Amino acid sequence: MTERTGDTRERIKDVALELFTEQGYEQTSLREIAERLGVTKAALYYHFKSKEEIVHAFVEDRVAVLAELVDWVKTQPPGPDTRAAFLHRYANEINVGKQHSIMRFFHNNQPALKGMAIGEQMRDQLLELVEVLAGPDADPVTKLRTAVSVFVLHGGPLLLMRDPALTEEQRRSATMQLALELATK
Amino acid sequence: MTERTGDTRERIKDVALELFTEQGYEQTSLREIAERLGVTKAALYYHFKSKEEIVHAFVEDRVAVLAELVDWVKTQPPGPDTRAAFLHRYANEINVGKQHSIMRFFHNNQPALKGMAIGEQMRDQLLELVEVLAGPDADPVTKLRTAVSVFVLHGGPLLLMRDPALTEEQRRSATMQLALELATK
DNA sequence: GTCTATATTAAGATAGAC
DNA sequence: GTCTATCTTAATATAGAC
Repeated sequence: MTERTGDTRERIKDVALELFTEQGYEQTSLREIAERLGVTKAALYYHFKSKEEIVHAFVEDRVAVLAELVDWVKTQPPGPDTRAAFLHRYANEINVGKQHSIMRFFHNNQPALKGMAIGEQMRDQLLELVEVLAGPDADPVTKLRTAVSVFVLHGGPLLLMRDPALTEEQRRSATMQLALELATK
Repeated sequence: MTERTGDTRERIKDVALELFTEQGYEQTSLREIAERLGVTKAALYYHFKSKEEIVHAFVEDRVAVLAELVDWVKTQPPGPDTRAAFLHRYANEINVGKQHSIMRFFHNNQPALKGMAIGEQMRDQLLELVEVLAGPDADPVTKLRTAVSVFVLHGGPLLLMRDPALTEEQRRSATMQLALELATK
């Protein structure tokens, strides 16, 4: 058993996710990914039949996690308490492993994802999540507040980058505070 | 004097902006822009020395408008009233001409803009706008609220697309209500 | 499972005629 | 100011040896 961090397929996914997120999908060539891994492009094509399929592979991971979250919310009564509980769950979940990177990849790179079925799937899922969180009969402003409460968790810390004095923890905390405010108003 | 909607240069900018916004910068070729205009690629190169320069041309227009807005805010005392007044100004401004399209182009296409100086310029400008709106000594949550209050004006109506029953006017109104709520809390 | 070599395609960009 | 024709480059993707 060769001791490894993960099999090659997973390592390709990880490097691709990192580069696609930092530089953009179109701005990243398979050559660059291969070089980073110390293999050739042809090796990538053994594991994935196209560039798009690499995206499919890691977005799929996120879709699975989101599906569980949606199912959980459906077991709860709609309202501010459920939304608050959800945000705590979500904030924990997102800071684990690559889930946050996948979300960052997703909301950059919308144009690239437009042509991919997996992109549509994830967008629909996110809209459904907001719908079930707000409750189907909620007024438009409540639906908006709910949507923003979730999405601010992804971009919030980045928006505070102008203040170099703030620690990462302070950024996260401020973001969570605003999210809860929006979800429970 | 040939009667025209605008000179060729402006027509190129308009078509490029539309396609770059709907499909993405990388997903749109100069061939496609040229075909839409009924000219050849070479004609485009008479008016712009590169694809990137077309982007520069229309983002420049937005940068000029934003610069005026920043200057105006600087003449006002920082605080909730100024932020509310600003949002009304901003909402009017954005629904005029191509300003809204340029903002949509900007926040899709971040990866493409990363390599362009004009992209950096506009991002810095937006961060400065938020800084001066919130006041430099504002706490992190207020800064976040302020940032979100502005950016929600761009994406808000789109987030409500799940409700086909809503009119465009209702979407805009709900968005404005949330923006004001965030800015004056 | 990874390599070398290559096919294929389409993009951005230029030269020079009209 | 726009055309035809072409150059150059680099990308995705494949074939077949090892």
